[in-house]
Amino acid sequence: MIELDDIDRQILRALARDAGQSAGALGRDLGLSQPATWRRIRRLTDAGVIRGKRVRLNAERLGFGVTVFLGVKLARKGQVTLEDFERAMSAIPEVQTVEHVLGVYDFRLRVVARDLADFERVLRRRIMALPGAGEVEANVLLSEERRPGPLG
Amino acid sequence: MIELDDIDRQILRALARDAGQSAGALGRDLGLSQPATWRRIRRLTDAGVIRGKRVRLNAERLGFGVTVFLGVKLARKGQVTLEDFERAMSAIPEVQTVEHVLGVYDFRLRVVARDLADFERVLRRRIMALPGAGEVEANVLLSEERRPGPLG
DNA sequence: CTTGAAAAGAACTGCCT
DNA sequence: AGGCAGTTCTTTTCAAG
Repeated sequence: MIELDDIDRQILRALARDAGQSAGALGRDLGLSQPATWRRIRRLTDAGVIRGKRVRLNAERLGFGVTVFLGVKLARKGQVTLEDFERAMSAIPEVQTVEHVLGVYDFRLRVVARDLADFERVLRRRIMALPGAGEVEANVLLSEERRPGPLG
Repeated sequence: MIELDDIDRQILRALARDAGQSAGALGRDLGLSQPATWRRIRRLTDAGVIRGKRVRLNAERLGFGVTVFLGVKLARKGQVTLEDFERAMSAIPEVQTVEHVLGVYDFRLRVVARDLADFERVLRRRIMALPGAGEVEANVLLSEERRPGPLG
């Protein structure tokens, strides 16, 4: 754990929205000099609060217009290990996220497909075909909003 | 839609893993010069395939050790509009993601909290207290794996 | 914390194959 | 398309107040 002041929180919020901006530009917005801002970013990175930068890809522009969230239950638990099942799901290209969860389901998947027909193919041929796959629940994404979340 | 060749796909895959690396370093790995790599990245950005860079924050290091996925159904549909409900959920600091979905639930939320006791507070005081909130399903995150997804 | 500066590197531009 | 060479900007590290 690390102590964050208000400026640190503003920096994290700004970088969570756009990590492309320079330390100088960010500092100007916060009334801080370039070196001071840069030192804070480095401190946050060294402390592990900032894990790294990633580009956000636009699935629609890549031809994947359908995103579906799947809740998956393992059938016949014990016959297939969680690890094997997780690995098998991660190997499906259309699967963007594999979340191992505790609750109503065993796994939550974020799956993208070109369209609903394509999704049906992925669901039937790839996911339901996995040894151990049990009950499945689907929710089709209509819109999404991401927020930085609480910062200390 | 845009035509991607194999090199574009490799670039996207690399940047999805780490957007911090320079065009020069990336090009060296792919056997491309710095300007050629940079021009491709710019082309992908202009085409909207690359939407921007974001830092990945480590919620645990910020003191939020619990992540829960919630499926939420709207009760008494029509009395409260989807827009109002969505706005109200987005205003809760602990809510990282609001997904409007079609299926078993109306919304899917990603919620972080300091611990399970803190999560109970958020769930009862903030989310269930929303006018219009109906049935709720919860799944606690154990582990998560993200992959780039299909690239054309 | 600040300003100022210097060196290294990355981003960007124009020209040529 | 790609490469080369050059310019501009940012990053990164100093020193000094």
